[in-house]
Amino acid sequence: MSHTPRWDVLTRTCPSRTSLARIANKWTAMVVITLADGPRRFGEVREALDGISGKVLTSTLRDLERDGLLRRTAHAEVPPRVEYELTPLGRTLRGPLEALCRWAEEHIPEVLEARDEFDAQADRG
Amino acid sequence: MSHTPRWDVLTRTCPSRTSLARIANKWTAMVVITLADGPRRFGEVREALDGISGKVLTSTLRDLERDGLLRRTAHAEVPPRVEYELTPLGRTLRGPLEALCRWAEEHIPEVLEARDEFDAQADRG
DNA sequence: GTAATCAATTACCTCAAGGTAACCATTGGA
DNA sequence: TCCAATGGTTACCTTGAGGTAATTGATTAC
Repeated sequence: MSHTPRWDVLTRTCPSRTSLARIANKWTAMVVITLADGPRRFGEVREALDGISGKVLTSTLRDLERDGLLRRTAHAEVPPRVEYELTPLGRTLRGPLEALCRWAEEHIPEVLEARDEFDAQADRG
Repeated sequence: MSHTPRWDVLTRTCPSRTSLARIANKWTAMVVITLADGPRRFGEVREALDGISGKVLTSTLRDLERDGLLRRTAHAEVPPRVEYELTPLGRTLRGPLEALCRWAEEHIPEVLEARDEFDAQADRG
């Protein structure tokens, strides 16, 4: 039996659209591939995501935690040690998001070339 | 032979990171799944992407065209007829982006539940 | 005593994303 | 004569994303 989709990202008010906005996001993708191999500390993630500010990383991680994609573990130590790891739900995102990152890396030559060509056309116009 | 990656989305200045930001994007995902089945007119896309404004759709489509992911064909008719279709390069994105959209639709129950639980915890704190 | 450590949090600022609404050009038809 | 239709563009405004820098708190090493 085929399923009548209860959820449709193309519908403005569908919750899945908000969810899509969260996962179709560069920071989300970068966090997920960084945590793909296992738990990482806050500082390790910040270092991996070269250039992200502490504030943005904090809110990105909290959003992902809220949606059940990762688990935050704060150890009662001084100085504090906080670890983040993907939940089973978050792990199901590894495939699609790693594919996106790989796509970005592998197709850069075509993209750059298309961009040059487009800009050249625009200059002539 | 294994390849030394020339491009790395995790590096701040790498062009692939800009490219990732473009494809890991809700509008991009929605445009790609809308054009997955063949060319569509501007108005058809706007209708499919329930709620998008003309201005945002125009700039989204132009960005994708610039990166070589879709082709824009303006027919010399009145009133104007403009068609958009994925290029071969753009078609290689269908897999990953359709996967993301499907993920958003299929995992909404878990996400919503996780969100409720998180917010309940926050209220107690 | 005090500097360093780590993971935040907060206030403040800037800049880009995105929405609304008006406008354009062209032609067929009422 | 004037409106409808199409795919924009533009000006203007609001909202949100994201950056910087200062601060917190307990402990250890100096």
